Amino acid sequence: MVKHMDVPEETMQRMLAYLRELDCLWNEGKEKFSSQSLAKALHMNPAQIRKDFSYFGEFGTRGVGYATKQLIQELRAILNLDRTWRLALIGVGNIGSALLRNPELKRQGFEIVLAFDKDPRRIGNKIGPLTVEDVVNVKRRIREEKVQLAIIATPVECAQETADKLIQADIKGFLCFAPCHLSIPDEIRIVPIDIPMALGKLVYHMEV
Amino acid sequence: MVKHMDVPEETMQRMLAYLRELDCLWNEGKEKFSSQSLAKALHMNPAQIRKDFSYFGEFGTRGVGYATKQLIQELRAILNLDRTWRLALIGVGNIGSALLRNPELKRQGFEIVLAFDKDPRRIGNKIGPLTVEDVVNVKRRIREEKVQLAIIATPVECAQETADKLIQADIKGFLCFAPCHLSIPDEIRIVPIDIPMALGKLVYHMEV
DNA sequence: TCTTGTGAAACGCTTCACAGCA
DNA sequence: TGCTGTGAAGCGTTTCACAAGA
Repeated sequence: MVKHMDVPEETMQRMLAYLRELDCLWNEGKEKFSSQSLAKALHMNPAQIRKDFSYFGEFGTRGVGYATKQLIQELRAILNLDRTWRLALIGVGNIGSALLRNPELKRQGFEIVLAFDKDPRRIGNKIGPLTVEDVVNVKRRIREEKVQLAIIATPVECAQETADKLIQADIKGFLCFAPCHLSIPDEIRIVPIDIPMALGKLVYHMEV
Repeated sequence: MVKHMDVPEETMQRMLAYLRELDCLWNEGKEKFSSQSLAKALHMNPAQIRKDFSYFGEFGTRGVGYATKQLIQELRAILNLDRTWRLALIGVGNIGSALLRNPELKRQGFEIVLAFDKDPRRIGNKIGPLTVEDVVNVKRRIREEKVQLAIIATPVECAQETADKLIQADIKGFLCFAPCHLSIPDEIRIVPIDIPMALGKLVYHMEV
């Protein structure tokens, strides 16, 4: 199976959207689908879907379509979503604790196994099965628990230093909720979730 | 000033990133910058920045660069961020209440003025200055309060019906935290924030 | 000399259109 | 006949390279 090289980033993101939609179709009992039916549901061009799939292999049957269950498995494998990922969370404020309480993440294969904060009033608190630990121990604990991914949910002021600490702990990628640019080496992957920026995208298109 | 027509979506998103970075530069006391210095800070090509700006006008001085404060004002006006936007929040669970408690939003010009839920145990609760209202009154209250934008923070199961209700209430755009595709008319704008999908983007690039 | 603003070239993604199969 | 898989065309974005101006 082809992977990564020469696959546009846009294709990969759509693959995630296809998988999400296919999970729905499967739950609704739809055992097969065509590029046309999926395209209609997602408001897009069927050729786009076929082209996206074609980067990774041939999954359909000409004249018939695709088998939903089989495609779900293929997509999970392609996207590395056929296993459980262990995450560290840094910053147990509003957003951080919302993530800890969110059962959807575990259902999708993402388990937060470590939670850190720098505020002494939060250290030691239990949230679900986890105890909030002191952020000074990040490096040691992440290595002990063999965690590869992290979520930065600290205030902007601490985001860069947190990222630096995580990189020292050999974290290979993180999700960042702090609305600021972080300087990190090229080989580290960062996916930002910037809520004010998302609201900015929304209002740009509003007539005033 | 040119606006919207012929401006690539990518350009608009980068404009938001420029503004975010310029706010930082201004706070650090940097009164001017060049496309080169900004490009270096953001890890990008300076020609890209100049081209992006050029869609909206000429903001710099040849041989000199740009004035930080002036550019911040220009960008705010271009992006419709030179005013306060009033929002309704639907779903006061983990994520919803984290948003209500997040002071960053108001600082950036986004004020949540209405909060709704369908769970009787949450209706009537006070969070900060707001009281959680019954979602059955969404339409009336949104019109009374003249709110144009909404945040959907409900579970996936209620997301589509919530969107339908909001559209009936003449909401023109929304941010959606529910990780699912929503069917909405073309003229309504939706910006999704899908946390499991963001984690998916992250792990695709991990070697296993 | 330095940096902006911008046509034009280069590049990459999307869409088309049709051959290949069931 | 119906739908997939795909080379090639079409199209939009990025980057280059340089004229213009401080």
